Amino acid sequence: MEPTYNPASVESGWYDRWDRAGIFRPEANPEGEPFSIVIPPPNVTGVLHLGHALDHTIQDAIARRRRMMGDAVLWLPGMDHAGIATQVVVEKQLADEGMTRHDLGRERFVEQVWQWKASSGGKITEQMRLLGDSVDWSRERFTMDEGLSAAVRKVFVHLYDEGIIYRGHRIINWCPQDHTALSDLEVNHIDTPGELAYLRYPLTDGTGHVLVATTRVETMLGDTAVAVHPDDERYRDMVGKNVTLPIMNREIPIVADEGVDPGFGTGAVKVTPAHDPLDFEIGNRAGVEPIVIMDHEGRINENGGDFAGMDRFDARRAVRERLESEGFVDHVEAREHAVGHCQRCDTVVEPVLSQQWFVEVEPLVGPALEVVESGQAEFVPSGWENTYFRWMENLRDWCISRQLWWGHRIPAWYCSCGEVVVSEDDPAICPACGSNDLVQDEDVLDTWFSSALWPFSTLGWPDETDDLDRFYPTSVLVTGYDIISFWVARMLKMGVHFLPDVPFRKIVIHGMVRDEHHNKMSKSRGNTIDPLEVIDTHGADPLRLALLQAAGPGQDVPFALDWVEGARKFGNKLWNAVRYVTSRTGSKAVPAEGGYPSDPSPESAWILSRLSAVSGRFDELYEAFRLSDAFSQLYNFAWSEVFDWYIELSKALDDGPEGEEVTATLGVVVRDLLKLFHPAIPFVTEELWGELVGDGFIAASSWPSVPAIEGPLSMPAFQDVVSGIRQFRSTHGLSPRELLDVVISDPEALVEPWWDRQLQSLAAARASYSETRPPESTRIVAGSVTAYLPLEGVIDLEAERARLQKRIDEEQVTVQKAAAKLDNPSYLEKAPAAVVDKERFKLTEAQAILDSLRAQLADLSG
RNA sequence: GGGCGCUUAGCUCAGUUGGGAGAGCGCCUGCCUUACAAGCAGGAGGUCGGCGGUUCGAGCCCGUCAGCGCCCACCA
Repeated sequence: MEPTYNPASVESGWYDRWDRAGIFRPEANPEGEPFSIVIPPPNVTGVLHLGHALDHTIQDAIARRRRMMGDAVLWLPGMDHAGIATQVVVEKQLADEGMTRHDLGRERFVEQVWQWKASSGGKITEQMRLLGDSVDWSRERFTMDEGLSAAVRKVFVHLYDEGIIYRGHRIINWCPQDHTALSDLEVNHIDTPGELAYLRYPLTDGTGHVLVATTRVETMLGDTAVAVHPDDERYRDMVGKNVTLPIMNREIPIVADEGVDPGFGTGAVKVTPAHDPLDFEIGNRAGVEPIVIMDHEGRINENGGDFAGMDRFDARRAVRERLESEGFVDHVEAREHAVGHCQRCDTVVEPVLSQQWFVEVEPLVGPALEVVESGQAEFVPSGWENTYFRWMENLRDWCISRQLWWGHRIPAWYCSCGEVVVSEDDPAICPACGSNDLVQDEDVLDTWFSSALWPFSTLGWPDETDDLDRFYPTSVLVTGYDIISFWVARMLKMGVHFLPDVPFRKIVIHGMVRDEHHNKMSKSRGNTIDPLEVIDTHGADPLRLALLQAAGPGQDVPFALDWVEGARKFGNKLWNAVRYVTSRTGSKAVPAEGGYPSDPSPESAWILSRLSAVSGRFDELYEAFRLSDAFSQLYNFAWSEVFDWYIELSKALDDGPEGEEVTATLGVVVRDLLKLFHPAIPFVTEELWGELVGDGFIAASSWPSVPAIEGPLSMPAFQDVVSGIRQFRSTHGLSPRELLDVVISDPEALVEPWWDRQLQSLAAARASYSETRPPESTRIVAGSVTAYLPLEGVIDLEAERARLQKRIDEEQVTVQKAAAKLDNPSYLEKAPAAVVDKERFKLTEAQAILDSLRAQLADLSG
């Protein structure tokens, strides 16, 4: 073995070997319980970023452990066609050639996108192999696959037949950059400084004017009414009158409507039904015709009079200037308000009246809420439930049509007779009039529509496949909180609506990867970390371990290269532990499982008792998906107990009669550590397994089950004595090698024979036993055990007095606290007996230590 | 406007039936002790955001104030 761990060379070969051996397929454990995870499908345009690395590492860590536990694990990979994102990529290519998609036409454009996908899409799948994702590639899916597309059509038609999907004229969010409608969720509201302009609309009868306020002045070109609250006394007499719309010189009515908030602004609202959701409703109730004043590019259209052709923001200024010059602006005040931006391109979206397809969410919400309330699907951590409930409670209908070419085309056909045919199969003739002149809807579906079906469409639905039968509901969904509403909620709605059970039992939510100070990673901040570069320079295993350690459940993940560096050092530590072990056991000599000693040395009994406790706690934390805590705990155990203590303890034994046992046990303990760590750092543990065990793959080995063993009671005291001696040495600058003669006083006969060899080995101390303090000595106190150290050669008595004084101060605090408690009658009366007993013991022990140390200090001073 | 979360060592965080303040990184000191200097040993550093309450006992429960962050939202 190389003396140091080299991630790059370790990680080069294993993935292909695992893959070829078929161990990532559920068929590898044919008798096992099914355990399934569907991957949140990355965009086909995507490359691996840290968010994926985190998401995938968590899933892989879960999947690999279940596999070792014997489950038939399916982790199903796949990709999302990512409508807008992908279309934009190909459109850019065309633009480089001076073309637009319209030059190609729909069919050839879509063909070109498929070609792009084949040649340069899906890079991320190769990158997933670098990360070590143990997915079943034989079951890889794509949202535009034939099968998944069939599922999409089936769902669409079914929901249409149920009346849940409908087509209608509504105010939707229009992105003038991407030229498509967006759902509400795809719009980010950003508080933006703006102006609230108060406009005078003169009453047509010349009796005065109404004051209305607006932040989007240009929309006045499309005003068709002014609305006030029916109970608003100020305007009671005006309702029913008309105002003359400035600039346009259109007579529009003043109407009363409950939707108006009399407390806001002037209490009178200009109504632009074609460009505002509330106005649309008011306009409908008032029976006024909406006037669309903007085109798809966000320019004022022919309905905007003199302003036709002007960009909307230019128009805002121009209209205001005209209104000012004509005396219609009363005043303007600065005001911050939320402006909707396109989630993809950050363009300000325009609310506009349009005919689109919608999913009515109301009928789907109830059942999807109920399965979470009843615990059939459970959020981890549970706090996200509330977020989910709130989101679900006030949802507006989901606009699902997109004016794109790349995606699932809406399975609706229009006949010249007016008939609308919605059908899974392309209809040949119109069922109403028999005409064969049917035209399919030009639009495609929101990408999230097909994603919503992912947990069952990938398993073969609507066919009744074996996979669907076996792996649905999936066991766990792992995803970030940022897409709970986009994806998780919709999968629950669709899953519960179309299948008899929930899409997943557990929903494990993680946070977003941030930099070490919790700042968002962004190119403009220059704080982004590219996981591919990290894998290249530090290795995939260190990246994975660092992510797992940093990722508290449901919380954002502060991340820095230092973390990865630390994880790499741990890899080196493990590497050298195995190197040390195999130098004793020989290579490939440790059994793949079992091998726990029936008659362990005290040192081995101790580490086995610890391993048993730690692995038990590890499993508990894992089952609660507290992976960060699980691995942090394991990491500390491995380093500070196995490596720093047990390996050192074992050195004193391996030449003696217990040598065979301790060597074997050390091998077994390190082997179990490799297994426990394998889900986090699969490559290096696989490599080390080859050295240590050499039997099959660790990835296909069994999960450790450590027998519960009692360790020696005196171990904590022993460790205290060793540390005390080391501290004494350090304080006085004594050589670590120089042998010290210690006299141990052990009134309670706690000390066992093995102390001798270990004190010699770990503290270079030769022990003898006596209850009386030798002259010219100082002392280390560990509970009832006192170790007297010779003061010979210790020149700096002042330092020794300081050392003692510090210990005295510490112990005094303990004594005072305990004494104060025990002096308190109500404490004695009300606290549980066990707590009081513990406190009494603590006081007695601390008092003895204190007395001993004080006596020592007095000796030194005297 | 509504909701949620956070505040513990210099930094990032753990601390889940209320009963001895912890980890990693960073920092200081000493060691190349033949698994590992990518290491070992020792050490410094905290009135657990402020105030009040419940309790024998509060980092933990309740109230309140302050600061920070996130999400949702059709007040024009």
